[in-house]
Amino acid sequence: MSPDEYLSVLNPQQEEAVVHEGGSLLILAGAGSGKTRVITTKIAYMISHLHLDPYSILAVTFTKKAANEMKERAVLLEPKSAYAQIRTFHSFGAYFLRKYYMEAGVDKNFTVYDDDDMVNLVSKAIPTLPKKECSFVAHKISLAKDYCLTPDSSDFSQIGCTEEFADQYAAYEKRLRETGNVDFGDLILLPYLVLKNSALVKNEIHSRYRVIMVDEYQDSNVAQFLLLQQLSGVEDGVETYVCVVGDDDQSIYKFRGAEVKNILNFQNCFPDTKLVRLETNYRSSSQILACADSVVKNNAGRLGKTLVSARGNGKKPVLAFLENQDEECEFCSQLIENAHKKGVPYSDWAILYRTNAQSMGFESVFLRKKIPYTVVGTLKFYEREEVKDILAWLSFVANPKDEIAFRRIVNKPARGIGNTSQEKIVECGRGRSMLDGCREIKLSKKASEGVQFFVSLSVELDSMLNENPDAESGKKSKSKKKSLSDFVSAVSAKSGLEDYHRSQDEIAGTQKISNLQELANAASLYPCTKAGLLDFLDHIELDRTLENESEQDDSKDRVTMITLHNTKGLEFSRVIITGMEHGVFPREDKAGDELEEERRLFYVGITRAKDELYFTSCGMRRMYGQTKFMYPSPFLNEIDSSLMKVIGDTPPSYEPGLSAGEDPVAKKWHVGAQVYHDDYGYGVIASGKMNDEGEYVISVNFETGGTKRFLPKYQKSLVLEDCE
DNA sequence: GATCGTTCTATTTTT
DNA sequence: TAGAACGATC
Repeated sequence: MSPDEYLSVLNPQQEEAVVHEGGSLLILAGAGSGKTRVITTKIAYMISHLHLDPYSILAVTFTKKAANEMKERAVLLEPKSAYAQIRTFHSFGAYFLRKYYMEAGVDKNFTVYDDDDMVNLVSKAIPTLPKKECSFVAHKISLAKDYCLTPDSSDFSQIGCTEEFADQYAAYEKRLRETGNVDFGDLILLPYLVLKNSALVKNEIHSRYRVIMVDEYQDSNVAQFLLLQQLSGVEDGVETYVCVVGDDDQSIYKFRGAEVKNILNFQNCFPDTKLVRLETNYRSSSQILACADSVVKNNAGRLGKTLVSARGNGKKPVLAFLENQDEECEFCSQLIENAHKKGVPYSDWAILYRTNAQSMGFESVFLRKKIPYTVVGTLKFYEREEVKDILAWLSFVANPKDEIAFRRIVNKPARGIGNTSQEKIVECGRGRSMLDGCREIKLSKKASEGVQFFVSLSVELDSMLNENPDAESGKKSKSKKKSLSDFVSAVSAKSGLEDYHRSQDEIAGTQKISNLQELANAASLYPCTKAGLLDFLDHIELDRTLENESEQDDSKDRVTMITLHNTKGLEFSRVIITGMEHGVFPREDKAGDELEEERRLFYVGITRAKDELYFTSCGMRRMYGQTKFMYPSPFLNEIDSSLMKVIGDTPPSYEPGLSAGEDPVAKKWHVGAQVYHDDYGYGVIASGKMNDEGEYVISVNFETGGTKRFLPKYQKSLVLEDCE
């Protein structure tokens, strides 16, 4: 497309955003308003019309997928866009840290610890801490990093932590620095600190990046905001052009540290900000948008915008009240089957739910009815045991200071190196190299034999990467040139992990071996060198979504089953939002800010639909082995009934605020009453009160000695005894 | 270090 | 209910 062509397809607001120059720019882009088009066109425009050096443009997104799409589309418009930095926030951080590893105090060959690794490291850094609390602390540490809090920060109250957390955090951090590695939070936090502390680096960055763009800005966290501030030099009076794009109504990652305030306050932090609203929606019909609007307008503290559909009236959304889950699955499968008979492809459909567990019911029905489907986001390839084992080897070869990787592989398969031996080695080699620890420490005969094998294997594998094929004299046949996949295969074979997992496959009928082959395949694009290995690891660590390819492409026409969170950025012709029940969506414990976030999640779900939208709500649902009566989601009440076609009997609404005195349930199950329970026997009601949801909760002291709490409203196994 | 039984606990998760 | 995770035992 020629520059004038790609400008001519824009609407006035889009064009205004694209050609804007000068101060900063905040683009409030409603769902389906052509946001990506605007960003990519803007990149192309700056290069071709404003003659900006593509090298000086940095555009960051949150997902690899979004980054790839952005890059591809920008290159189509302007080939020179290929030289711009278009990447995820975290991959930019990794790139930055590889360049300034000295300043950041990390190893040149660092790898990235994931959440599991963090938990392991916490448990090693604080040996007295019980396992359960390790994951709690690890989670808090990553949250702390999202909020840009370091161990010496004075106040952890904003992440709900007390004094003792600072020590735990400090212990973890010390241990992490000894490995030379980083965690995800560091990919943002460390670049921020480097920029803050080094005028030299700062100058280098400021003179390079003249334009910085951030996509999905509503989901940026505090650390990312501060990093953006440093990168742009806005505080130092550097005139970097900053353009952020986002939609405050679609902020759904508060629980991970995302801060809506970033977008709400942008205009205060970046001077001379121009605000452009993109309010023309090219995705959904107006009846769908009417639902979306009537929901989201119940939220306070929005910048506010009204979407106008460019696609006409369309079909009225349908709300179906169903008796139970089975009916819900049946209803969905029939909708899809009937449409399929009329020629609607399966891939037009998406089934949305709040929690992953809800996919199960749909899966079994779809399996039985032979409706092809794909579940998005479950069992990630890189989280599988066998894959993690090999990755641990790869990370360890890259960086032998990595104690977590070391512990994972040193005794798998068993080589007689038990916990005590491992402890000794790590203690000895910490901060240097686990291999030094292996060589220097004295162990039992069995253990030292195992260690010897491990060390020589590490050395051998390491040397595979150091071979320089070009330096070899004589023949330079290209077919002989090794790729990293040879290295990965060698790791599986020589470590004994291949045999180990093959026997597991035979026992459990799993796919571990083919997963390992898949992993080796994925490495084939990289050279068999240290640099190639690091590249590969970065690619993997920073893109955990990559699925087993073979699973994906045997059939393209499939129904999508997906959590509401995972739908961000996607669109489907026909969308069914399931489980619209109080306690399921929104979840039970949500109130205030969190309830607003749930509402935004609902808004995101609705605005995924292009042509048809359905809601399903069940009167009963099996949860935790019990069948519970359900009330319709309060969100449904926010949509005027004239905006939907209702199927089935409307059940009574949920009524919060009944106090215990007025509640007939509470009168019946009064304190002091005798009860009998199928499993626990006779007991007396010791106390009764309303919980936050306005449900009456009793606690019962049983003759057998135990105390249990119940919701009598739902209780089937508990009966009142006559007191006579 | 493998296996079996008991106990506990149930979100969302771009990187 | 189901699955993971832990602890006791061989």
